[in-house]
Amino acid sequence: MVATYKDIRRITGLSLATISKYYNGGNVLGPNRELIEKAAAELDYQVNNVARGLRSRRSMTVGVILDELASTFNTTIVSRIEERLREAGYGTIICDSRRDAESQADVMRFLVGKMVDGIVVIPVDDDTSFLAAARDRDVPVVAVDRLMPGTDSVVIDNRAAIASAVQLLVTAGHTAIGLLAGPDTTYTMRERRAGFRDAMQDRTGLLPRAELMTPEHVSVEGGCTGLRRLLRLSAPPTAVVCANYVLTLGATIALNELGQELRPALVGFDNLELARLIRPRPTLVTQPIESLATEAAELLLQRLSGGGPDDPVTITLDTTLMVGHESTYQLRP
Amino acid sequence: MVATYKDIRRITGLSLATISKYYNGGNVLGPNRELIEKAAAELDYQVNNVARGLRSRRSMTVGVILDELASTFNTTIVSRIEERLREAGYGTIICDSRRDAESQADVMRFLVGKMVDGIVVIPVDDDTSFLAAARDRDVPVVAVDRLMPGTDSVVIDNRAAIASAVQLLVTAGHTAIGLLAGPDTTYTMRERRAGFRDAMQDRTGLLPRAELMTPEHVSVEGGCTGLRRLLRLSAPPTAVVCANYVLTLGATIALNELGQELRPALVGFDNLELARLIRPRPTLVTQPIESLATEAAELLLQRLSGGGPDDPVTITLDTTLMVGHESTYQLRP
DNA sequence: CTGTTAGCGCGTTCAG
DNA sequence: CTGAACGCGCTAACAG
Repeated sequence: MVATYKDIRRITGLSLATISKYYNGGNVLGPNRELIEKAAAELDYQVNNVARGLRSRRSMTVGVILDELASTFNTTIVSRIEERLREAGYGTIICDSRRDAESQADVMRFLVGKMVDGIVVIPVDDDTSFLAAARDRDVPVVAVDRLMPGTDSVVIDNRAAIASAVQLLVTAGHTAIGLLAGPDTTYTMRERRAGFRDAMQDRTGLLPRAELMTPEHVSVEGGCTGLRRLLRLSAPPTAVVCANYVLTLGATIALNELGQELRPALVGFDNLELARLIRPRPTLVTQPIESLATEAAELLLQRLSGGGPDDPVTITLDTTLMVGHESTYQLRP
Repeated sequence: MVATYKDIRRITGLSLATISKYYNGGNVLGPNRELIEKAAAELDYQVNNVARGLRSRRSMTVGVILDELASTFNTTIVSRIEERLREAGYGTIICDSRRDAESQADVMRFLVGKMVDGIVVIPVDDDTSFLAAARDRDVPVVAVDRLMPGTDSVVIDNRAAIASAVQLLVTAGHTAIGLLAGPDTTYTMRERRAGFRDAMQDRTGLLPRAELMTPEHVSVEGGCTGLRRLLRLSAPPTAVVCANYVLTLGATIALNELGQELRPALVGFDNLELARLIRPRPTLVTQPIESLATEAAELLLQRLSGGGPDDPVTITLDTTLMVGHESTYQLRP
């Protein structure tokens, strides 16, 4: 059996209230402190966080909901958030929504039911209805990598990110550029596609043909098939921009399997490890992943302490274009 | 404010016990059921799992402790475990120990404090002391990819796995083969190194020189530096076996950065995505990741229902050698 | 089948 | 500074 206040009362003769005060930073007389400490050591006592949470309505834990676990981008963010929150005394519960809206809602209810004090989420799509469970109980939510209306969000400047890729390619002589991006169901993808259109219009004076920016499933497979599709067009692009990490991975795999003929220039997204693995070195739009995480953690901590502005905050961070080997983005003669 | 049994009692006039029974699958009269359902919908009632867990001593959640979040191997395992446990009605809490024994112990206490009903762990090393927190409260633990004495474990046949790699290389004509593996502090690495020694002895009649199997830090960086070190030896190996996924990744990156001269044959571990990304196609020892996860989940579910053998169980699964392109393992003339 | 009573382990009044 | 009493939201015995 596991020890409780009662056991340490039995040993020390003190009342439950005094013991509780000891464990909650209240003033307790020196001798009594020692008594409690000795008894606790003897019993190997551990406060019961469940009971404590039930009573105090603070569990000192936060939840993190990811749309996908198997993504370096996501796991890096979680790691950093968890680190920062732990410093502040919070435990972290990680949950995977598997890019499924229903299980995202399940997980949200699960976390709220566990009385987490706050939630960080990388949402599946733009549908905000799953946030209701949190809002009902006044659990603060911070969204990362998606703009959720009415919710604190930390995002990157998606339009500028894509524009920087387009600029590089146009400067290198490309005019027919394809975009591998997901459907417009998420803010992020919508912004990236819009950014692509705008940048192409700005730089080339023309809007890209629709067939050059067809939506793909956001997955490695989607990146593969998308790239293949682009290359099979009657007027294939000479360069392709990938709007996301997994799409980049898929496109790179496809290139790899296709061989060198008609190989288009490629600008990808994220993942520096990939950059080291591939030769020649690819060009990548890199997000400030650590900062995304840190800003999200700080924002949540602010909310947890009841601070921050009254209105929802949106923090926008800038990306960097890591230019790779010339041969990967130059127009072939 | 959030609704409780009391609120629905106020509306329905029923007693708390009846309401409780309704929510716990007991027999409740038809009309009363409807009354409760209507009130619950009106109040948007959600059962409070914290209170429920405090009372019933079952939280219907299990914890998963990973030694590292940013590993495809690990995330695949978690995903599958979570899927299976969800089917059985359990929620899953994922925690990252960051390959740090202390934070592994912290996380274990955190989970036990959350009253999880069971735990799956990919431990940091062979030190089992962190399991005490779980054992104290009779929380069943299943270890994956490590053999924990006194604990249910699901592992692969590490010796056979490495032996299959050695056999391929020796058959291809190699005699000087290096091993990139972590220190002997974990069962897994110890077994793989021992398997390497034994297989080399069997196949070549000689024990490999110590400098060919120096321990490396288990990380991408470790794989990089390890491979470089091997190639700088006065008598460098003509082939290298990588005993783990991240080491494989690191070694591949190093090869990539070193260029083609003196390039050794390489046999890696895991990760099929890597295989698709690299050209020519590499040779890999692949673990039955899905099965590892499924077996672990089933074992835990058995324990959660009080079943299973009295003694700790060890389940051992076999690996497969996925042979890549000839040029990657043949001895160069 | 339903209601009453008694807690789970802890935090918080309020007297003293 | 300490102790008694009460309640967080729910489940588990019993009666009825």
